[in-house]
Amino acid sequence: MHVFEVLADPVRRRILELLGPKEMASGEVVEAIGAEFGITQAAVSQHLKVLRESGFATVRAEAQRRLYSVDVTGLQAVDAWIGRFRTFWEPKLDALATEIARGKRERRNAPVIKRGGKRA
Amino acid sequence: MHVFEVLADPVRRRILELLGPKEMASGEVVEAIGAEFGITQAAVSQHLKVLRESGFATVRAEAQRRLYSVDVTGLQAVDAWIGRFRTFWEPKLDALATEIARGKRERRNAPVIKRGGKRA
DNA sequence: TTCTAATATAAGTCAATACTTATATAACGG
DNA sequence: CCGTTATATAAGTATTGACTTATATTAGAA
Repeated sequence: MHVFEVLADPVRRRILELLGPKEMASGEVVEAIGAEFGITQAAVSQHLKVLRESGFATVRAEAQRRLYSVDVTGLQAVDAWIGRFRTFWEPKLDALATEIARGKRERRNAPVIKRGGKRA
Repeated sequence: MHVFEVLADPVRRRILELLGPKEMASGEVVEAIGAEFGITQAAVSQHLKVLRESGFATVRAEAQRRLYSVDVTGLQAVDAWIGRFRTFWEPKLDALATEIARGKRERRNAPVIKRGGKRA
């Protein structure tokens, strides 16, 4: 399944958002998604399978538990495709470095603002 | 329709790739896509409608012709969603500026390589 | 007005996807 | 081995998205 097809599903996108911050057990995903979308354990498990098989998630076993985490492969593929259009709204790399340098210069030269006045 | 749902279709992705470099007339898109995917004018037009209505393409009339170009709104929404995961594989902004500066320094200090030797 | 060119929309069809229920598989403890 | 926990997979169903053919709409010229 193609990466954008994977992400077309709101449940799968949500799963990735949940996995982003930290690894989760299948059962935990089932609980969270079940609560949010009202779908069964089997449905969630099928979504996890799609994510696994398409390079969006990795799984490791811990006894009966299956722990899932984000795999960046699929996400990078999406990023790469979007990358061709990014110049439409992003500055060039050199311009970016200049902007960063300017930011540093301005912070270094900024006048010290004294705190004062009456309390509101 | 959600942005990822829009991009789930390979025809619509291809249309955007074609529109990226420059504006095209509906008929031109129909020809190119028809040749590549073997689908009808009506099908292509329906895809263009989806792109228009979801913030991925804009259209202007020129007599009977309809000229299409990329609208970055939808693309930026995709980029924003992926953005939350980008730290997984991208260096921080400061590190990026350092890298750029290092690149410049190394190019400035690089030894001059003389051309020489026999022709092959 | 009619005709032509260009393209959008309407209506119908069918295959695939996301869901469900049922059950198989993986793992552990007594 | 049996029973329990945890989760993956199988099989069936209904909805919807992408397709088609047909036709409506937009625009211009004679």
